[in-house]
Amino acid sequence: MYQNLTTFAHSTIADGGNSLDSRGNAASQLWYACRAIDKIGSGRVQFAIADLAEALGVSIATIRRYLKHGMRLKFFRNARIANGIVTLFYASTVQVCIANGFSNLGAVTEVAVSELKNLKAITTQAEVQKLQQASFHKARKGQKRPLPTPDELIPSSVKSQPCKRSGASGQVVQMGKRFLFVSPDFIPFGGSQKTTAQNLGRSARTIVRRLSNRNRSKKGLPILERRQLAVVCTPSDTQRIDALRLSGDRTLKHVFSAALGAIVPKCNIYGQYLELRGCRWTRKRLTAAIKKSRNSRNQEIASGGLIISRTFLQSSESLDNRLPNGFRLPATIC
DNA sequence: TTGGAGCGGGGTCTACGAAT
DNA sequence: ATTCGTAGACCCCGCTCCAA
Repeated sequence: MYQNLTTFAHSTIADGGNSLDSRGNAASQLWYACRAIDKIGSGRVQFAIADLAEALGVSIATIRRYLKHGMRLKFFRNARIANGIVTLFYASTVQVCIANGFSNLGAVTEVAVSELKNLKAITTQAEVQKLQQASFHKARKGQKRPLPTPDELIPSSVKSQPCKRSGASGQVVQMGKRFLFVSPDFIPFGGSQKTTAQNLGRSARTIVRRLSNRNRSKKGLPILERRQLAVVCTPSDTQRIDALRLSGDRTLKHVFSAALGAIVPKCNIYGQYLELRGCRWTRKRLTAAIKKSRNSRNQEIASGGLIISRTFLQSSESLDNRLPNGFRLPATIC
């Protein structure tokens, strides 16, 4: 019933990083499902709990748990269940980010309700693509000649013959099983798994697992075409590197290839499969909300709230005994 | 609602690939 | 040894499901 409905998923919210525990990660699936069902974006959805459980491929009890955790993490403002029908008021993207301490949306891509069970794998892929795209644009900036695009370098249909666009900066020298050897004038770009891990608050190993084609196959996700960029050094650079190596210098980042000379390994280049969304308006609203939140916190500190809370923290006395009647500490300090 | 079994995700460690 | 992505092994923790 709901399987084909789609919504925009954000890598930071879908994953949660250090801000959300795994329960929050699971609850975000229900939140995204609600956003998909509520096509007009009213903030209120009504659905049969059994139908949504079927769409997400989980039990009814699990949906109830998602609701409970979602309420705790402020994904939802209000929920009513009567005769198996749920009426749910869900929070906006900006509210969810503010409540859970997300300062940005990360990569945004469209996801169907039936794919929400693979939310983390999909948004991780989107995050890598976003980094690669950003790196590509940075590398292209200021170049007189165009750079070969990721799709031209990693064509999914013709694996052994990457495009060598005439007039492009740098060219593909050789396509290996793992490496994509490129000429010295090629401007390397790409998103590393390490940076992806940092952005999502996960370990690099976790990101590797999520991008692993073996794991993706198990989940029924399409295979990711990829190659690791390897920039071939010029003959003079190769000679210099060889000389340094002979002198015992071990600081150089290079490997050697008999046929191609010295090689500097770079990031992976991935085929572009997901369509990334800008969501400029939401990003703008989030930035404004964060700014507003910071200003109000500064005002609270300036008005003495912080001094009182410090006094309280340094003392074993009850707060009730130390504060005037009816006085409440600001929520941001509590 | 609770307890138990099964499963999967995540972290850490380690080895491998590519070539010499 | 060199780089960095990949992947297996192991362990721990928590989620999910089912039965009571």
